[in-house]
Amino acid sequence: MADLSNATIAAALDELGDLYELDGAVVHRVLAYRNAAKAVRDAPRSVAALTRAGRVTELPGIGKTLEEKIRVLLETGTIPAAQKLRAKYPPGLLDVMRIPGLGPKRARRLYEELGIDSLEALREAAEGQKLRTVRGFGPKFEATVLAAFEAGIAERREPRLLLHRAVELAEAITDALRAAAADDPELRIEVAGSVRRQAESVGDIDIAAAASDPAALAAKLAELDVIESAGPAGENAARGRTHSGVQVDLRVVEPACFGNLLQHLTGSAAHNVRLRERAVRRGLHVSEYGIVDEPTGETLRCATEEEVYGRLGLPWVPPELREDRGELDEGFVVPDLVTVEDLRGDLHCHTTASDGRNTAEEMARGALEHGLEYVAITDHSATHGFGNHVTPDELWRQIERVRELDRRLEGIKVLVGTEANILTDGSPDYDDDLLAELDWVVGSVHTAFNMSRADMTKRIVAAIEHPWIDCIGHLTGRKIERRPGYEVDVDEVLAAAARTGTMLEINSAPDRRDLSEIHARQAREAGVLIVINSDAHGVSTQGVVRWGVATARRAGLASADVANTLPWERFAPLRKRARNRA
DNA sequence: GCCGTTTTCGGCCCGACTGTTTTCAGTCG
Repeated sequence: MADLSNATIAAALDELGDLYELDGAVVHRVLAYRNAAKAVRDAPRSVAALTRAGRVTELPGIGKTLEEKIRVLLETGTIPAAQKLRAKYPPGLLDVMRIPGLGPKRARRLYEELGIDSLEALREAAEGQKLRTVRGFGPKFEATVLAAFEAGIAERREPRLLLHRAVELAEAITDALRAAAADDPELRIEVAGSVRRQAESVGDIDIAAAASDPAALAAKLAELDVIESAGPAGENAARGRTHSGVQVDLRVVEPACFGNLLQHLTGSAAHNVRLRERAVRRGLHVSEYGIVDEPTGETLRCATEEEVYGRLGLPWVPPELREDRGELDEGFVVPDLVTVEDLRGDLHCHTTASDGRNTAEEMARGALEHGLEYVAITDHSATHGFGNHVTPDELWRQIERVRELDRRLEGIKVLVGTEANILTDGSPDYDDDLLAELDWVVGSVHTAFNMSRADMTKRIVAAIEHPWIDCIGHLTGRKIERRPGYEVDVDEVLAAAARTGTMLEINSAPDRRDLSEIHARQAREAGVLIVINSDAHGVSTQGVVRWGVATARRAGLASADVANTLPWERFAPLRKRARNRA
């Protein structure tokens, strides 16, 4: 049985769902495939391994039929039902469905009546005014199709925004809105949606607001400097676009139901669906306007989210956890999630000795200003290349320099370390006597990403078993929205890390956040020691740990689950080198 | 296709908008 990644299996199930949808299957069946794909994607275990063990139906939303489909996919590399449907519907039809207003039903109708099987065919039919000959389609629709092509929707998919950029924009907008309506004592404005949930990337910015005159506040969106253009989107709502092209949705209600709106707009969609299903079983109907009690027909309006969850018999759920990953299950205990303030150390940063912008002293002082008690200087190693490598001789000198700095600086412990490259055979690129002299070593993969899954796993496990590698940096090498991580058997890596006491970092760079939230949760459950590191290349980016913390919170990690929330005296003996010396 | 404070069948969140239509299906978030 081939070892397909969870992402690959999930993509296959999503595709099959799309094909069934085109084929006119009842919506709930299509939804079942989407749910299954999500369950696979979110699974904190290798789904291939689970399937081999006959345990894949333990995942929510995967029953006998889907188990069989996944099994066949693993054995043969394809799902027969999908092959059959692919033959029936041209691949271009799925592209056609990207046009706004064209869902599965209407796309299929155009295919059957006009033979439209690609974006190009759709464009020609719109230009030739053929679309209006089909029942249910008219001139206005032809115009929106042409406008979509004009806007370039066919050529490029809208890139999703990394969270740090989205937060910056969202805060600029909410600040400007608050200033514009400062005279309203009832005013409440909060960022909602995936930005509030601190997701890895976001598609648009959702803002929830309450005001004494909702329509007036909604109209103000268009007047903000950060907004290029905006217009009304229904009653008491506005949709606009920033100058950078990001869509912004603002909805305003009366203060009495601000809690309902904020809960609704924060999502996720999957969380809200689960929440509402739960509510229905209690005879309650939840929407952004309130909670309707079915027997009495009365509507409970909630000014706060706490009231919304409370009326449903639930504790308030932190936004980062609202992904339908068990947070609404009976008996779920909301963890006391780790915060930026809990961090006491940073175990990964760079200086001018390699490719950083500040000296070790500046980085140490910066760490002190961020309230840290210890910081490890971990410049790139001997084989880094780019002219930024640190030769062994230079690292010996660096040891002296940093030790001197540590003696001199008050209030912070400065450790000397390295971010050593993990060579293709799994060995680090310094000699053991040098590595042994350091206080801390991060081992990272920076080269040869295209190795087979088996070889990459062997490589990283070998590094984990090395006595002087304390921690593995950015485990998968992924760049969010740019490239997937390299293929590696995470289950096996985690088992090795737990066995050897090797720590894994959550790298906080906003385009990395690696461990991912899924892997971080998995690592915690495997008993792996986790640290949250900045990987800062200058004092100006030492604050990026907030993104690493965001990932940890989405993984459900409490302060006690993160090793560098400990004071140095308790962290130091946890290092593998300390255990090896003991 | 899944699943069970409606358990092995019959349900499966909620509301708004759009364009086309004579009352609403499909799409979207």
